[in-house]
Amino acid sequence: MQASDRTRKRPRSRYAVLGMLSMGLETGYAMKKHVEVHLGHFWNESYGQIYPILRQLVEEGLATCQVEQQAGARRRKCYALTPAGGNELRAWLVQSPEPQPPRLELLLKLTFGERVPVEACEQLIRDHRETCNRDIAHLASIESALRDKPGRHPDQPYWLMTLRYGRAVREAERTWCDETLEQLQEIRSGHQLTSESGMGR
Amino acid sequence: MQASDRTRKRPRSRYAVLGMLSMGLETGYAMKKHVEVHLGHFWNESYGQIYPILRQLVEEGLATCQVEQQAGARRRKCYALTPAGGNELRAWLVQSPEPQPPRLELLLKLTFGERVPVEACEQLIRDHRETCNRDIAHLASIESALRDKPGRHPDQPYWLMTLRYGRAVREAERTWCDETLEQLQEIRSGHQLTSESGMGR
DNA sequence: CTAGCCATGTAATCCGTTACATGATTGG
DNA sequence: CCAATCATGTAACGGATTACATGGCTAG
Repeated sequence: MQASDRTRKRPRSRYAVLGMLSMGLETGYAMKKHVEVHLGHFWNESYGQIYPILRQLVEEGLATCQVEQQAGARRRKCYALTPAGGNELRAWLVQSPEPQPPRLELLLKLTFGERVPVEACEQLIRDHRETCNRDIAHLASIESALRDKPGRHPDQPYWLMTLRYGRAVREAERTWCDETLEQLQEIRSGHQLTSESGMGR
Repeated sequence: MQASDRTRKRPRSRYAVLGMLSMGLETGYAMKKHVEVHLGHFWNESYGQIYPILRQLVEEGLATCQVEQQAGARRRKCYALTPAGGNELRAWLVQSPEPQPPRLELLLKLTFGERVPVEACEQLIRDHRETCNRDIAHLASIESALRDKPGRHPDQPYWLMTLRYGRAVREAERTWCDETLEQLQEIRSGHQLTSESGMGR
């Protein structure tokens, strides 16, 4: 009962922000950019989350904020992690995420695929295959940019792991698409044999 | 501008319900059960969604509802799809889902992995590996149960495709886990060499 | 008789996105 | 001067989960 405070589920965005503070990002704006550019393949954040969280973290003593307002500089709030904030982050990092219920719209559509022409299903799969290909190319470009960078960041090996994850999953999906397209073609042949054979309408 | 009605984004739960109506499921309760048992590997639904949606669909003429209330039977509402409902479903089925921004907590943690002992990261990965194994076994059991069933359902080939998807992705993840564990071990060796070599504290 | 399943429903709450409002600074 | 970028923030909305309330039927 009294563990409710430690056990209470906090929004994951909170820890994304703490993590970015821990890598020295100072402004909400910079964090949003960082998510878009570097974490985009497995995470997203909106200003509507970031700014309120930043304010909260300061209230809770997990971060500090000093306003930069000297002449000839943009108005900006400079945040930094406190030791307590670091502890909070690490405590979260070591907990295995509980598996979250997935919602894969593509598979939901495919489950009901019998209700539409086979060709429609084939289109769904081809589109998904294209998405996979684009993602794989995108991940590859991020990866090579990261490897070419001269002074290597201490986080680099971990970043590479996340990139490998994306590639592995996307490639598996692409293979699945190919197999599935073959199966759909078989179904199509089956339809031509059993129902009308060549009749329009 | 005037396409707003057809284009307007509707909650996906709505179509999950329409789909289940199309396969003859009659009550909200049965739908919840079906999601849990048969779609659990890629979808989830809660009563808090299902019942309000069912009411709405009737209001919109996409479903009908007749209350079964003869003596000696449980009180239940029997829903069925109308032709308009079938059209709505099919119109949705043929549209490729736009890629939804993922939020993979495991990868978020791994990105910040440098902030905790390597052993903690290894534990994260091992746990995930276990999850993959459990899922693969679970999918296999569903699949064999489905294949063994005598009278084959017209939707069966599509169900098998969704199962293959789950297996393909989970197996790819498992392979990634193995590779990642190796890399983490290398990192661990590196630490031992550069920093204190065997010193406690 | 009672535990467990069938069955329906709602209110509170949460997480998160979207859209908007505002404005300073810098580079071309 | 103007467009792009840096920068902060909030209000409204939406989708979804959680927790709760209720009750009848059935099998052991």
